[in-house]
Amino acid sequence: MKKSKLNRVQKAAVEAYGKPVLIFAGAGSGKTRVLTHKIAYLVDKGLVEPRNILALTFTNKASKEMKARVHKLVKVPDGLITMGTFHSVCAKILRNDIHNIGYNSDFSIFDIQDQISLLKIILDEMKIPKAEISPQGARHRISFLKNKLITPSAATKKASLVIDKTYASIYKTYQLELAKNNSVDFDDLLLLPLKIFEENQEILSKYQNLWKYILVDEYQDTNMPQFKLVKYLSGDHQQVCVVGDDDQSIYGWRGAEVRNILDFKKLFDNCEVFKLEKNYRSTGNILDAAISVVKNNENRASKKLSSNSGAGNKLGLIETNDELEEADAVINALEKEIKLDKRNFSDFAILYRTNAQSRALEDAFRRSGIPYNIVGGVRFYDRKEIKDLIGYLSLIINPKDTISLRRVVNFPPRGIGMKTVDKCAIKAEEDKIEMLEVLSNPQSMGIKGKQADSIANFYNIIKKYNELIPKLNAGELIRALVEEIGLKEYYNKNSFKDDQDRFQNVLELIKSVDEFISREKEASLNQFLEEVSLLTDLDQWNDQTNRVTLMTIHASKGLEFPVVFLTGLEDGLFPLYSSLDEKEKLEEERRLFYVGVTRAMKKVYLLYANNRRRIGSDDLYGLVSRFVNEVPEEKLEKISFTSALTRKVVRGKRGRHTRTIVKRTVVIFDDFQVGDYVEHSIFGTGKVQALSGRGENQRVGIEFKDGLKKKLVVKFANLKKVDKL
DNA sequence: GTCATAGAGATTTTT
DNA sequence: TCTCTATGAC
Repeated sequence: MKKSKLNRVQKAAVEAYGKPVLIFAGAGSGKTRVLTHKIAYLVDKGLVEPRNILALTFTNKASKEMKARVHKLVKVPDGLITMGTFHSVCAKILRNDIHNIGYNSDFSIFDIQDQISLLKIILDEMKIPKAEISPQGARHRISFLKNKLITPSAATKKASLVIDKTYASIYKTYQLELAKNNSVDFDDLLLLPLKIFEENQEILSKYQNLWKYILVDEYQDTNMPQFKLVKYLSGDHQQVCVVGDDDQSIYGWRGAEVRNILDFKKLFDNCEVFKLEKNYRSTGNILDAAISVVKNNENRASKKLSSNSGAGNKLGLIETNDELEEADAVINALEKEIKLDKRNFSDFAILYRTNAQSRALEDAFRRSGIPYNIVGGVRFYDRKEIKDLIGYLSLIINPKDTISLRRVVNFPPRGIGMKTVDKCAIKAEEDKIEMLEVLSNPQSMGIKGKQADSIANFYNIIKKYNELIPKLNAGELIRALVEEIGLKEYYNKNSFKDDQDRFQNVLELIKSVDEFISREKEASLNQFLEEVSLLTDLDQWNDQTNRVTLMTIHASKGLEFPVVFLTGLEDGLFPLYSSLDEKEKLEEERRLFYVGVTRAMKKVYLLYANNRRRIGSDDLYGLVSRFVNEVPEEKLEKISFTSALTRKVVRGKRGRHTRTIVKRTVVIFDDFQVGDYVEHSIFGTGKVQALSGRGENQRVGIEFKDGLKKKLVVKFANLKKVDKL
């Protein structure tokens, strides 16, 4: 292992052993390098056996990265060191030991959609009107209580207001129903292991003896259950090393407690603290700008982070009229960067506060023909067609999962409607049997004829595949199932393009099962479902392909790019409107800004729009973000931008509402001919291969000099005719 | 009782 | 733009 790569403090932090270690690691200060080197050091020096090391991260992507980097440093068989997210490691603990608390190891993991479906049923049964408590509101409250480690009975005791009592009883019922469904939600993944440890010292000792050294990345984002897990697992050996940066704590809304890192010294005796204050990522101007904003926060540990490279470029500041122009300005600046600095598409990240902002940007990228990846938004596994098929798989594995049962019992439509399902639920309640078992005997509910047949048929399918689990592999099973329930016919019934796309997604899911089987040695269907439920879009993001990346600032944490665009910098959007009047929320937004800026290595562009349309209402912002004003003026360079858009302001009847109609002026374009040579600002020169449409709508197919083929709309492509290639 | 269709409503960030 | 919900037809 090459220790020369480490600076003095990094080296000391890596070699600190024998007591709890806290590493404050500023943005870009080599946090991951220290963690991976520390693991390698422990193994190399023989201080800890690889199988006794546990390294926890927050995202699968971070853990994947850690695995790759550790394996570069030391030769250790794959999987010997436990490296994973809190949630996935906890899921593994539960698969082994959940039988101790009344579940069985085939439990389902409920995502937010499933939670809300369950809560809808509960609220219905408790006769609580939606206007009073919404399923979303109840979910939110329950998750909040769980993050604070408040049990249903504690919540009941604490409640003094009527509404709190209602929430407490919903919470109680919800938790009972989860158990009946042999299911856990995301919060339970962390809470149930704690429960097991508290009730069973032997099991706790088993894990304490297994994991003799524990490392935690992004410690500033741990919540109370996660802190407690670390505390329990490090038990008497106290061999624990946490790394984090309080300035990058951006998950307070999910229950993260910055206190965990700020108070680490108090909570772990005899702890040694290191501060990594040399930034190896960003230029001086970028780092200074980021720090001058975040230092306005009152609640932060003092530090003095400095850049290891020169001052570099100033931050570009671009004012635009609206979100369409903002998107154009991004493309414009990006094209210039590519031309002048010979950058690749993958050198750029376009960041924004909310997923909804991606639309305008995406349109602009599509028009310009620049390849891009959007990370986040609607997850692949959250799509209806995917959830439906996964619902079948969950039910087949865990027949107690009534949420999945309700989801798929009439999909594709087979004549089993809401009323019948309700009847089943009541019958199951009365006879104290599982809902699926009720379906085996429809006559017992007074259902006969065609309906009874179709219920029996559904029951037989689930039963059949449940018995097939040990006989077929996951890929064979899902294929047979798709065939059996006639998904292809269902989606092909209509010739709507939507339905065709949906079936394509189903095929995509089957492909990912195949891929999973070839990747994992012991690939059970159950494990596939577990992986799927813990996967996020970020984990699918592939930084190998040469594309511009579009994502939220939250999703960008831990990544770095040569050039970063921060868009939508308007007061009310970033910082978000709802955080303006609460100091703590505003400080979190400020940290988010800090995270966004420090993703950049060489160049940052800050963009804001004077008008921005929000869906549904025509809310207009207009004031530049206060965070931009907190950047010293000498670090900023104003870049003017003129777009190809024209506007017409339309006044409403009473002159109160104004709407702006935006049209794109047609930039000069020629009618092209097949065989013409053209030049594109990014792709270079090429030859026109095909044409379609006329005038304004003309599209051209071009083969560029490097063999790249592209279809472009002439109007937007900004093509120039040239004489030769 | 079930199914298809049109119109309403919704968006902060995510393991 | 997409998904949920209310409504009426079968």
